[in-house]
Order: sequence, then C-alpha cells, then structure tokens
Amino acid sequence: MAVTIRDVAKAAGVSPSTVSRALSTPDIVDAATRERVLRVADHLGYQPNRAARGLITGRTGNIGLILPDLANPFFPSVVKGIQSQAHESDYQVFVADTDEDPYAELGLVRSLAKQVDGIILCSPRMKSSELREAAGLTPVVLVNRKAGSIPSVSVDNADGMRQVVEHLAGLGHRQIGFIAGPRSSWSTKERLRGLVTACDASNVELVELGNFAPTFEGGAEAAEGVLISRVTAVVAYNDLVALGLLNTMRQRGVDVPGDLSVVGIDNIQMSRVVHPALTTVSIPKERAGRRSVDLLIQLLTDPSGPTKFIHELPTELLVRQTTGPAAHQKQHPSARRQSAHQ
Amino acid sequence: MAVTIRDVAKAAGVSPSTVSRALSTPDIVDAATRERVLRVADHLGYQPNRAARGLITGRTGNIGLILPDLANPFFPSVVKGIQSQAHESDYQVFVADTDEDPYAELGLVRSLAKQVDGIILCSPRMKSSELREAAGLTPVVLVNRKAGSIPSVSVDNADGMRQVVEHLAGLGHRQIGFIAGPRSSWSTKERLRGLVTACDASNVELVELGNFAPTFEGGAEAAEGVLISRVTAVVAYNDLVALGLLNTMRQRGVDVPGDLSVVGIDNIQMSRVVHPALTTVSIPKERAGRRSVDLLIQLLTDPSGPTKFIHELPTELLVRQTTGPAAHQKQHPSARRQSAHQ
DNA sequence: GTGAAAGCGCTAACAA
DNA sequence: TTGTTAGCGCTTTCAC
Repeated sequence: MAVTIRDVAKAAGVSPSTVSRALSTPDIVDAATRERVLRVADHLGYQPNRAARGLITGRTGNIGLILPDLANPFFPSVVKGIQSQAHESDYQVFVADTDEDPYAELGLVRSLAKQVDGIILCSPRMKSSELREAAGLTPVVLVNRKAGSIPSVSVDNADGMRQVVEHLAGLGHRQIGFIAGPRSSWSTKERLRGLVTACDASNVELVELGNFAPTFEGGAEAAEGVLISRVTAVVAYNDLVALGLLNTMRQRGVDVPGDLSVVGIDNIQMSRVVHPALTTVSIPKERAGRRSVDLLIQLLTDPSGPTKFIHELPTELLVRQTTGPAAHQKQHPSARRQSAHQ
Repeated sequence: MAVTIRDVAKAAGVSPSTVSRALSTPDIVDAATRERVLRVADHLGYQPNRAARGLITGRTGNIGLILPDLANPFFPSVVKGIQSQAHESDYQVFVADTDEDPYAELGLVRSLAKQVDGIILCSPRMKSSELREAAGLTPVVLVNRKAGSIPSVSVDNADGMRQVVEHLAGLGHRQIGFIAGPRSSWSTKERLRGLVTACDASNVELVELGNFAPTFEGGAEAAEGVLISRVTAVVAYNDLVALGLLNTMRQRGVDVPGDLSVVGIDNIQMSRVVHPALTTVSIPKERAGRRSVDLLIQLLTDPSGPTKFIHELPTELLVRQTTGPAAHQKQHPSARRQSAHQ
C-alpha cells in the first residue's frame, strides 16, 4: 500500500496532526518541525490521498467539464485553456463529451456533481430550467451561454455580427443568409439576434436558411438552400459549417468568393488553412476557458467576494477572402446552380 | 449536506450495510428489501459518495488520460473513443494535455496516480525508463507505443508504410522523402523503420528530411527542405504536418500532386476536406481509444485473466488527390523552386 | 505548538 | 438475509 500520513508521522517522530498541519497550514507549525516533516514526507514520497482529504474537507480538487463535441476544434481550444489554468491551481479536470446530445448533459452533471468542486458547462444545449437544476446541484460556470445570474463567460456575439454585416454591406451585399446551428444552441439565437439588429441598421435583408448540425456535414447539407436562395453572402453558425459549405460549393462549381461570400465564426485553425481561407469572427477560446476556471475558483474560495460573475469577451472579424457581389450579382442564383450541373 | 447512505437506511428501515449491499451486490439481498431500498434511494436522490467508497475499496472509478496535444485533431478522436467506452463501464475520465512537453508527462502520472484506477498514456513522449516508472505507480495502458510487456494498443505502422511505398513506387516515384515528427515520438521511429524496409523492398530511395513539430507549422517549416531535396513524393509524420506542407507548397507555386506527391498519416477529418484532398494512412482512432479502455478495465477487474496485452490495429492507405505519377522527376527541384519565385 | 480523539461516507468482516 | 463493528486516510476540534 502507499505511504500514509501515519508513516510520515512515525518517521518524523510527530503526530499525524502535525504532519497534516505542516502540509496544509505550514505557518502554524514550528519552523524546525515543519522542515523535518516536509523533508521526511518528500523522502518517503508521500502523496496525500485526496479522496480521504476530500471526505473531510468536502473539497475534491476536481473540476468537471461538459461539452457537446470534442471533434469540433473549437472545444479542444477551450479545453486547453481550462486545463492549463486548472492545473495551475492544482485542480484536475474531468472532461465529458455529450456527442451533441442535450439530454445527456444533466445526467452527466448529476453523476459528476459529487466528485467535483464545480462544473464548467461549455456551450450547454440543455434548457434553462435544467440549467438551474444543475446549478443547484453544484457550483456551475457557463461558457457560451447566459442564464439568469449563473456565472458565465460568453462572447460579444452581437458585436461580432455587427462587424460581419458592416463588412459585407460595405462590400455591397444586400441579401445575407444565415445558416443556423442547433435550435438548442444559445449561440445560434444570439447570433441570429445580432444579425437581425445589424442587418436592420445596415438596410440589408437577412435570409434564415434553417437549422443544421454544427458540423462539416451540416454545412454540406445547407448548401442546397443557399443555392436556391438569392443571397450573395452567407454567415455560417461556425467555421466547421462554413467549411462544409465551402467544400460542397466547390463541388458544385460555385466560386467562393467570386460567386458567393462566406463568413464563419470561431477562427478554428482550419479556417486559415483551407483554400480559399475563411473569413471568420474570432473568439478568444483559450482565454474563455481560463476565465471560466478563474471564475469557478473564485466562487469556491471566496463565494461572497466582490466578484464579477458575468463576463463577456470581445470578438473580432478576421477578413480573409470575401468579395462584394459585383462579380456575381447579375447572375441569378438558379443560373449558378445550373452551371454547376453542367 | 447531501443525502448519505444512513439517510436512505433510516428511511427504508434497514441498516446502512443493507443499503450498501442493495446497491453494490443486489443479488445477495432479499428481493423485497432490495426493491424498497432502491426505491427509497431513488426517491431521495441518493448518489453514493465515490470518494468514500474508494477509500475503502481502493478503487476510484476514475481513469486518467494523458496526451501530448488536444489541438491535434488526432487526439480528440481517441479521447471520444476512450470516453464513451469508459462511461459505459461507469468510469469517469481525467484528461490532461502536456502541450507536447515530454517532461510534464511523468509529473502528471504522479499527481494522477492516486486519484485513478489506471492511466492511459496516449502517444507518450517519455523515455522507456520513465514509462516503467509510471507503470510501477499505477496500472498503465499505452496507446501508440510499445514498451516491453506494458499493455498497449498500437497500429501496424510497418504495414501502413508498406502500403504507402508500394503505392508511390507504383506511380513511378523513386525518391521519397520523410518528414519526421518529434524525436521522442515512438511513432516517428516506427514509421521511419517501416519506410526503410518498404523502400528497400521496392528499390526506392528514402530521404530523411529531419525532425519537425507535429503541427501545421512544422509542415510549413519542412517545406524548404523538401524543395531543395530531389524527392518527388513526401510522407509526412502526420496529417497536420502534411497540411502545413501542402499550404506552403501552394504559396510557393508548387503543384500538388503535379510537381510533388504528398501523403499524410492519421486520416483526420481535415484531410478529406482540404483541396486537394490528402492521401493518408487511416488509423482507427476511436477504436484504439475504446480498445485501450477495455484493456485497462480487464487489467483492473481480472488481472490474472487470459488477456492479450499487446494489441495492434490495422492501418489503411486512403488514396486521394495529393498523390500522382512522378511525371516531374526529370525536373530538378531547384528549378521548381525558382519557378515558384517568378 | 503539538497530540489525542472523533468522524467524514462508505464497505467488509464478523456475528446473529 | 441482515445488523453490528471497525476502519479506509485524512483533517479538525479540543485539550494541554
């Protein structure tokens, strides 16, 4: 069996309590004793059993992280931020992927709640009522979602959409399409709302092209609707969707950005790799992750402190390859489509 | 405080032990009693405290997973496989990303060892001696690495490389370059070995182009060396590297596959998305993840069972658009390079 | 400043 | 089949 606190105590000639104190509250123990204990502990390779400690302190030193889909490159970036920040404060991170199943989320919260000090819900798809239930089970920090007074880290979607629309309108686009993500996604609602506002302000028509899976395949499926619409530019729910759209457009012989301008959201690495590179709204992913951990730890250590609970990070439009509709505006979309069939 | 086993016992009119048994070993408890206990437990929303349970059983119900870099899409796929399989057996997964720092690995193993029943080391970069030390600390399963008798799940790199070389040789290539990954990567050594053997057999010259970071940027950096070499085809350490190479080649005006054939390894999603789509050696990523969990759980539950400890999964060459005939072999690379500067 | 004792929530002997 | 007892490794009163 592993070396316990009693082994250390015996070897150092003190009581287990003193060892405990030397490790947890070093300042209240005599300097000489402390040094000796620490040296012995180190020499024996003593590692406190966190489960036993947790049993009495009620803190586990673990953080839970629940997210929809690790295969979407957006999430690994957030995870990396969360992890590095958590490890810095000596927390370990349980990661759970729901595979975009909204109903799996609450179940995971329940089974994780007892084993962690708090949970970070990244882009949760569950309903607000479930969110409240989750927050009642354990401290919760939301990423990419706002719900009442639950602590959260989100991004300024409205401003991001404003930047997109102003950019496209400046290029001369008058009809912009939006490929929405899952209905259960808070971001999709926020982005739609931002687009509506911005389009109104810029006197641009917004065409809702329906909800699609937030994946490469979702973008491919959305292509058909884009082609039969009369839009000259499209904003996709995220970069993955935009990439799927781009790929199908190329197969159909539609030139991007010549025939159609496409804008994504997230700035995943792939977005600048593909050709043509994708114009996208950048989101500070790692930073959001780190921030969410900061927030959670503050909550845990100083629940009554003067903390700001609702954080909103900036977004930034990265213009890569978009053009105005001048090149293709005389050509009717259906003509585009037929040409693709030739 | 949360509802404990004593609350359930009291409410059901039995002793805590009976509740414990009803939950852990249902068969040895009277059917009627069991039903009642289970109903009460459910009604009270009882969730066993796993830390307390672990304190006495010595099992935590947790698995640790350590990997080099979540930003490489290869790893999220493995993680997904690991997670879904682990959750099926009611294990939670700690995920830790080392950011490609070989020295962080053993430290993570040490700090995780006490909190988990076992650790899966995915593509570990640490030395064999450290690996042995890690395996002495807690049950360990290796993914993408073999080391002595430590249980492992790897892929048949040699066969994958054989498929690649035969394909390229069949297209007429006589000089093939290899962009190696980190020196500390077991896969890079295996792949090199496989290439050497296969090139010998096919009478093809293998040119080692040096070690590069296993990232998109690494591939970009490798481009220079590819250009000044006389190879007509390149095998990259992984798809990310191949993609970086592809991107830089396009910038330099080098036509792929016209001027140069490129082959990646991993079959990450991106590899079929980019244009031209990347020829790659497919690796069963999720399957490897699932298999590693199976193996670990077998180890934990039946350490002396008739288990096969060393698993090797098949690889498969997926021919896409980045490979073609060596039609350019008469043109000297330096000419290619100059043409790119025009 | 340090030790003795109690107990966190649970399971595993041992009795009954 | 069930209850009683003890104790996993640790922290935390409460004495001294």
